[in-house]
Parts: sequence; structure tokens; C-alpha cells
Amino acid sequence: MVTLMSESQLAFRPEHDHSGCIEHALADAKNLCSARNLRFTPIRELVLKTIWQSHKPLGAYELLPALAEAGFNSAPPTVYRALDFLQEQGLVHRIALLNAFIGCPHPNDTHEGSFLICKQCNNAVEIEAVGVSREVNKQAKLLGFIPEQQSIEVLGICPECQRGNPA
Amino acid sequence: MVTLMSESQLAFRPEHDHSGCIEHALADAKNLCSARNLRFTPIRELVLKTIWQSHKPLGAYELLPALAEAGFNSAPPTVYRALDFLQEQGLVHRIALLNAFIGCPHPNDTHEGSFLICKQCNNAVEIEAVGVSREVNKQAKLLGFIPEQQSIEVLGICPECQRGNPA
DNA sequence: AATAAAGAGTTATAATATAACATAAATTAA
DNA sequence: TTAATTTATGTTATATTATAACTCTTTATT
Repeated sequence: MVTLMSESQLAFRPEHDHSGCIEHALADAKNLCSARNLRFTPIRELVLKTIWQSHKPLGAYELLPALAEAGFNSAPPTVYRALDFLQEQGLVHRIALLNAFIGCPHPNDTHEGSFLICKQCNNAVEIEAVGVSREVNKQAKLLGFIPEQQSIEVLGICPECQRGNPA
Repeated sequence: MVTLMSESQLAFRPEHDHSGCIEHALADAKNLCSARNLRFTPIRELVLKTIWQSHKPLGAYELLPALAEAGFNSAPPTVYRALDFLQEQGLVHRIALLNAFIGCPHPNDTHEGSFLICKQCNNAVEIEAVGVSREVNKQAKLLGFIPEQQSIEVLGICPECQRGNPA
């Protein structure tokens, strides 16, 4: 039996071939930047790659060593600039509850990140929360509020940790 | 014609009698603590009162002057302890996108705060996002994730600011 | 090549939050 | 009602996250 599995589900299954995810994400980013006439500089690429290599959301300061190793300046502004760029282009999302950053698996369609975050292993997966967004917009409209940016974050326990296999 | 208005809507209408809100919230908190056999100490009360007096979400450090004026120690741990207590009891919510705290208008029913936050005037209102929570839980269940805590925050423009009356 | 714009280097510091230990007050047990 | 215990607060220091401001370099435009 072949089991199709969404990217979301994959993220909660540490045994999958993550190197594929990374390569795909980097290629995607390269194309996206070129299509938008933006520069996917070595620093930006390295930051994005480092984020994808980590299976978990990464804090800004956790990215600095990778920059240092690669011979770049590794002061905070460098990494925050790269993160700002990547966020603006939808390539990474910031998870407010964690002060951390995670790669976006489908950066092409503009969207807000919605995340399930495991309290135990710290993994996070982005979910397609179409229904959620619809509900939020409905509530907003009722109050005459014009929504522009959503942050939906759910803390809990992921399937792997429920089984006692913390990732 | 009499217009009934929810507390959510009130919060986007700065002209309402906010002193009533404050008194009500403080009385509520006092009762709630006494019912739970917890101590509603002067510091906790002052922090809650200060939060309610501000019409907008307040940062932890913005609470320190009030403590100092009242003759209490005004170092960060004091205010963070009070905030921790108030959050645990559901009396205030933390808004992750703002690193700020806001009073909860209905602390008795356990719930997660869902907020509409105005980018312009910084006001925030808590919404009853029953439908949103339901959708989130549905998505979580699909992935075998056990949700425990939700943070739903929507940035946008509030009705008052749309009318050019920033609060 | 000259100019302008965008990116990165660098130093310093702001803003948010917590650790760790000491003291005081309130509650409970003896 | 004192002693023991727990809970709350005082205090100092520091960790963590993020940005300001200015310089220099590289890339793109004229």
C-alpha cells in the first residue's frame, strides 16, 4: 500500500528524507527570487539552508554560528537582515510564541503561516488552515476590522512524542 | 433604538465608560482568587489595574513605573511574577506579536485568547473565536496532534482608525 | 566610468525576560 | 502561640531577542 503524506505530516516524521526537502526549498527560493528580480545572495541562501537543515524552528542567534563558519560576518544585524528578506518573500515564517524561524514549504502562494508546535520536541508544522482563516475573517468583519496578517499558533503534543519517540 | 454592544466592540470605541470595565475586572479577579483560595496581593491587583487602565496592550516594562509610584519594588521580576500569576489564572493574556499584556474580559471560562490587533492605534480586542478554535482542533486532529494552547492573533486596521479616529 | 542603490560589516545599545539567592509575610502544624 | 512550612517579594545580575546608526563594498543603472 502506498501512503501519500502531506508535507505537514512529513514534518512530524523525522525519518523521512529531509535532504530532499532542503534541496527543493532552496531551488524554489532561487526561482522565486529570480522571478521577482531579487538577489538570492550567499548569506540569504545560507540562512535559508540552515533553517531548513534544522528540523525545528531556529532562533536568530542560532543561525550566527553557520554564518561564522562560512566566513561571513556573524553579528546579529546580518542574520536579521537575511531573515527580514526571507520573511518578506514568504520563504520563512516567524513563530511568535518561540521567537524562532522556520522554512515555508510553499512560498509561492501568499499566505499566513499557521502552526502546530510540539511543546515537547519543539517541532513545528505549518498547516493549511483555510477554514481557520475563513473563520477569523468572518469574526473580523463582524467587528468592522480589516484583517491584514494572521498569526495562528497551537501548542500541544505531536504524534511522535505521544508515541514516546521525541524527534 | 437601543444598540447592544459586545465587550469586543466596546474596546474599539474609546468613548465608552472604561472606568466601569476596570472596576468590574478588578472585582471579578478578587472573587475569582478568593474562590480558588489564591492571594490577590496588592502587587497583583496593581498590575491588573494598571493593565486595565491602559486601553492598549501594555509591555511588562511599562508596568514598572506604576509599581515604583506605589512604593513597591519595581524590578522586572516583580512584574513578571505578577503577570505569570495573572496569566495562569486567565486574568490577563499575553499577545505574542506585541510582547504585551491585556486584561481578559471574561476570565471565568477557561479559554484561549484570540485577538484583533490594530496596527495603527495598537488597540487589541479579544474575540470569541469558537469557530476558529473548532477549525484549528479539526486540523490538529487530522495530523494526530493534541492541541493544548492556542494563540490566534490578527493584525489589521480597527474601525476607528478606518474612520480616521485613531484611539 | 560615474552615479545610485542595495547589501553587508561593524559597534553599540535597546527591549524583553529569567536565574539565583535573600528576606519577609502568611499559612499550617505542633 | 510558637515553630515549621509555604508563598510572595526584594535584589542583583545576566540571558535572550532585536534594532539603531554609521561605514564600506558590491551590484545595478545612467
